[in-house]
Amino acid sequence: MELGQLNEFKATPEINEQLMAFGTAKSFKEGDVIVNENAYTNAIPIVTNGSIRVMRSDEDGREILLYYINKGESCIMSFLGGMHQDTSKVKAVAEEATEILFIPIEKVLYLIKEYPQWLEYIFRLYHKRFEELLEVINAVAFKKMDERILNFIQKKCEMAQSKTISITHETLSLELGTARVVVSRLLKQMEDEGLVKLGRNKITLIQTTIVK
Amino acid sequence: MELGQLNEFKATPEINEQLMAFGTAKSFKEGDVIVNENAYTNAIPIVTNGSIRVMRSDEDGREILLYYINKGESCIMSFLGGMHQDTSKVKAVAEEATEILFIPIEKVLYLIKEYPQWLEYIFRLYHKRFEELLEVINAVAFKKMDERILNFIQKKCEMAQSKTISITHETLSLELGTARVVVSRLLKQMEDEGLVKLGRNKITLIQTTIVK
DNA sequence: GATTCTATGTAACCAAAGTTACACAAAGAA
DNA sequence: TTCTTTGTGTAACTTTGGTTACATAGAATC
Repeated sequence: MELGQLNEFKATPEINEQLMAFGTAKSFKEGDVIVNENAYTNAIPIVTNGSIRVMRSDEDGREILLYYINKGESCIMSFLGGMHQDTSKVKAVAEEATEILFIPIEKVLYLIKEYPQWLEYIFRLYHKRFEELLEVINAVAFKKMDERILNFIQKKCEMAQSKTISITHETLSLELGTARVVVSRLLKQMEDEGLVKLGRNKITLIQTTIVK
Repeated sequence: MELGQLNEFKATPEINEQLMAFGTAKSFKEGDVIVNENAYTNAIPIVTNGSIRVMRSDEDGREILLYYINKGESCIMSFLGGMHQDTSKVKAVAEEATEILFIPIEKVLYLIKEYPQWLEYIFRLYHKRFEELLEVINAVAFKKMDERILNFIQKKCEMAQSKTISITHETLSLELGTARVVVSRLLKQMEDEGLVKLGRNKITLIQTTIVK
């Protein structure tokens, strides 16, 4: 288990050491639901390995992807949700096999007091999440479906460091909060335009630059 | 100038006193743009009087309302944006005559260290903003325009403590990120259904319960 | 009161995306 | 192999909301 990536947020080895001492580690399999309604009242979770997909779910069961929590990052929402005891309406699912370190809130507050860098780390995360939520709002409010699909694929490709991703139209539609037929229709259209190449359970990016 | 409402967030009179001492007050008229791109690099703004409207603006000039910052609250976004020096793409405009107290970041960090309640206050605000952004995402992603319009009117009525609000269809459409005609059309429809009563520059809520 | 803004009402049309329904093809299981 | 499940392609249709264009009505100014 490594916390190296925390260094990106200027956490010192000393802090990491304390986190490891204070925290309780827990493992999740791909697809495991980590937060559904309001869990983890007294701890802040840090992803030490793997990644988590965070979604907003509507009353009628529809969902939309908000952001991913990657290695070295924390799930701010469930922290805040827990802290103020209301139903968070955010759902977090393990994207892959994932290790999470749960730090009790008192310890977090102690760390904040002792190490300003730790507070800095938290603020940076907040900032990142805010920006990501704003991106989602922007996409949903102003972008058309084809552009959103393309963006999603590009993001996935970046994450996977590859031009090809394995995903079904069904899954894609769920993440974007639309219907499978819509995705299939637009993807086919994009294939005709030479933007992507389609296969069963497979999408290959051909042109990275978005043609407007 | 009063900071009473801060008490809602458990800030003690002692903290308030210090804030007043540390901060620089500034006044804004209705419609004044407070943040456009990335301003206020070294201060956290607290609304001591009036209220601010925060919007996300698209590249093509379209906008959508995110939330209001009321008396006693702080503009978290511009704080974070300033802290990490990137263009925040959030626009803040004074809804009415507004007084803002700018607290230098060092002082904020000092207060956090000295008074845990202050950190609690900030976390509460973050939480609130997150929830509000999630509400926007939910609305834009899953709700139909008529429902969004009704929600907007209800929120406004609550704020104004009245069943009638003064707003033009034009303004309403801009806040919701749609076109005026669409708003007029749907409002008329809602009037026919007996949900609202329309006048020039005036909308009156008739039925508070949403009929589905 | 006449003129000029500003706000609203409405119609006709179009594009995007949601819906339903079904065919077919690839992959896996029996 | 055959059967079944899973994933994709496509057509036809509907709904929602964006667009354009214009009429009219209330307010404000002259």
